[in-house]
Amino acid sequence: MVESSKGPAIKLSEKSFEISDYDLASTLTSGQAFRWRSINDAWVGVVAGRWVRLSQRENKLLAETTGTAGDWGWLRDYLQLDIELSQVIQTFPKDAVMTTAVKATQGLRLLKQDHWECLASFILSSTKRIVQIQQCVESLSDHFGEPLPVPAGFPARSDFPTPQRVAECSESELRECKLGFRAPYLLEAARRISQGKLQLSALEKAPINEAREQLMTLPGVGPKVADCVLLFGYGFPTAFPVDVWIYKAIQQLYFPKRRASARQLQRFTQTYFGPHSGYAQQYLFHYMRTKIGQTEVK
DNA sequence: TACCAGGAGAGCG
DNA sequence: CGCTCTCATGGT
Repeated sequence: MVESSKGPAIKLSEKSFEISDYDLASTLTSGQAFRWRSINDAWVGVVAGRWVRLSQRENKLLAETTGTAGDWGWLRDYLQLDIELSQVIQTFPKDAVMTTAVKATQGLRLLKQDHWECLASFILSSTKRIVQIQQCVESLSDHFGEPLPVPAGFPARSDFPTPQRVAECSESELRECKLGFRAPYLLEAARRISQGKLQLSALEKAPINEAREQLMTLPGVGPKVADCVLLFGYGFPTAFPVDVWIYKAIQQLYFPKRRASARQLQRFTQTYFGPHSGYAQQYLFHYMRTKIGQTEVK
């Protein structure tokens, strides 16, 4: 881990945000974003091409970044500070499972991440643990991303590489970042996007089904990865990624007797959890992974 | 050491 | 379609 070079003093901007019903730590470690590290009771990451440090003191969020921060809209948007969480949770089904999951991690939020970084992160997420995904994302940034200004005393960080930069890589270069069999997927996805064959920004206003269909034309993007990107990158409220944890959760908690087919299960998730089912999914996932996942389930 | 991970794609009947 | 197999890597 290389420490940042001690050049001229780097200017820092800081701001305090009033927040409520926001669990920053759980949100940043809940497997939706992969660039956050815990350093001395704060969270250090990269947002919108900036080094950022966040710390929470009850209802205050202290944010620091390098350079001039502008109106901080980029951070407000990323952290989704304007979401009224209570209004979201109000729409969840009032069953025992959801009630328990919500109570277990009050303040868990969804982030709104950069489209490409989110897509790339989840392309290389398949059959990897969250720690390993973090390592891959960091490695890609270190090797091919733009080095960022970082305050003295903190580890060097780089921006996540653009599609253009990744498209210039060879497959073996990407494999050096421990991508394994996902390397050709990421490479081809980067090529198609940098060639303009798929415009990620254009999906912002598309209907969710069309956006999903478009994403799934990319190699390495199946239903699960597509919905992660739709949820964590685009903020589609009903995107509902079904991974092994969610599959086990739904199967055991909602279909304990009979085995639900994939088709049945999909129809269930698209109707039962309401207009913010993506949020409900995140609570279920986090609950399974942190609580039940330790012991009861396998 | 053996096992498995926030899956997807290809091959099979 | 629905099922099974493979893909690369490293942490527990």
